[in-house]
Amino acid sequence: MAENIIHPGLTPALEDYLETIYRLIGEVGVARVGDIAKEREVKPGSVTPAMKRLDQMGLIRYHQRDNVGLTAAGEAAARKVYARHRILRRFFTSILNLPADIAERDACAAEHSLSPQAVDQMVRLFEYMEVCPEGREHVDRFLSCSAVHPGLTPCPHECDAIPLDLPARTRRMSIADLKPGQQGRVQQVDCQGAVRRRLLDMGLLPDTSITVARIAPAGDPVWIQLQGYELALRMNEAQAVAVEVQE
Amino acid sequence: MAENIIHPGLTPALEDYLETIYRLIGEVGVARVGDIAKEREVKPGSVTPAMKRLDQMGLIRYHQRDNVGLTAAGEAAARKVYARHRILRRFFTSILNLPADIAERDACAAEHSLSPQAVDQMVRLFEYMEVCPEGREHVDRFLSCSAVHPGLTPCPHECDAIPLDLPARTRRMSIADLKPGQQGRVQQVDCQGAVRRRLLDMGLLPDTSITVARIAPAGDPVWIQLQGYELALRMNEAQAVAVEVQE
DNA sequence: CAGAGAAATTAGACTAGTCTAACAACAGGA
DNA sequence: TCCTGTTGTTAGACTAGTCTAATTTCTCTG
Repeated sequence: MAENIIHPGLTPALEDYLETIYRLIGEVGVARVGDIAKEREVKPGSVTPAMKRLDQMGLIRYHQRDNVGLTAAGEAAARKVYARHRILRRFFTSILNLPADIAERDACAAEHSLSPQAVDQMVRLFEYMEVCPEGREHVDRFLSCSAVHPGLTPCPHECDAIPLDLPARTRRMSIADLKPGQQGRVQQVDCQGAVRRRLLDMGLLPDTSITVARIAPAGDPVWIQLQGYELALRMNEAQAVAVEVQE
Repeated sequence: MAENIIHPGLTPALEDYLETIYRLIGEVGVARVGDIAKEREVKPGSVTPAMKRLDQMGLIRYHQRDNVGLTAAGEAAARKVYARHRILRRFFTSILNLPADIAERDACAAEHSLSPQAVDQMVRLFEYMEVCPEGREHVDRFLSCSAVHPGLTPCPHECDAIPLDLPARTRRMSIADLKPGQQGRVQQVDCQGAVRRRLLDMGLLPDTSITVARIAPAGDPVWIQLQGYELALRMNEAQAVAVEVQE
């Protein structure tokens, strides 16, 4: 079993309890069993045994029917978890532009496993945005790029969103333009809603290699080879996947 | 209990089994119990019951002592998990610039909980890098910015890394420059190695609000207020935390 | 200062996931 | 055809985490 990043012996559930206690003490002043239960959306009966274990590990001070207090070690561990939580939430909201509730849920789930190296680099990314005059602008350019975000007005940065440095014949090709046996590398999935979701779920992500296996007489469907599996694409789906032809 | 994003009833462990089977079939051609066990680093005795459950859920075809095969539903579910895995791994390697092994571990852990919305936006980020002439360049600027990555030669982009649009008196202040009672917003943690790790673990991340509580006569340590807790910083630590003064 | 209500704890049950170790099935060689 | 080694299955044990429902403890009000 892989050892915990934050503190030896901690499980994700215990980290959650610790973080909840940390926030309750910081925001409300005290952490009571009932509040912890409410916060974590579990029954009070589930909290008590967790408190006993955290107490045994020396992370909290717990006495029957009394408020829960953090030890120095517990405070440090909780801060580490909460730091991960906040950095992830900020990444999801301010770089990926997700709504607050989704960002919160995703951060909650990922906070238990993020390596210190990833934390460090994410922090650098935000530092870059704070400290370099270009940083925030770069992210805004991504978020306002009409080539990848449908519904926005055309790119205000005089960028026609076609990689100009690529040879002309590799530009704006889609899977529908490939012949059987030809191989391509996905650049963009240029569609929205259910179709986009479906294509992404299938694994058609940028930088994925695919090969056209065969094409139905009418041109629909197109069978492609992906990660050793064969997949059928409707014409409109094949046309939506922009590829760069390989070899 | 929150319902699974990929397929109803799936647990993270079952998703891992499914993904392993998917990759084995795609890469080796067959999925056998022993290989699945080796891949997932569990004992064969743990695999059999998992196979029974996946079979009952209609995701795999499993008969005693026979190779495991994916059903259509299982293939689709596995592809979704694996797509999350790949997009996360690519994010960790090509944007956060983490080493391959760490990126792989982080991706493995996060793949089970990433929302479809986050997947979608991460894909857009890579599309932006593929499709917009500026995309890749922006990421490279971040990765080569000497202001946030120590050890690099000075920023090649004629950027002095000081936010020029901020009023002069808020620039390049550190916690050490604040007086008791003054509030600041963290912009950068400008140090390396153990000191940086310690400060990040403490929760001193960009965009965090802190207040100086009191300062020892000699100026070391400085006590700050953070998320309702008081924290002591050594002089060198306080000097490393660049802040923007508030109110 | 007694009793009611709120809060916390306990006990017992259940699920998921893992392990170990004994056992069963099968395939290939002698 | 039998024997042997590899592979897979089973049973039983254990941990972590949750629930429900009964019980205990505390607090505050009348």
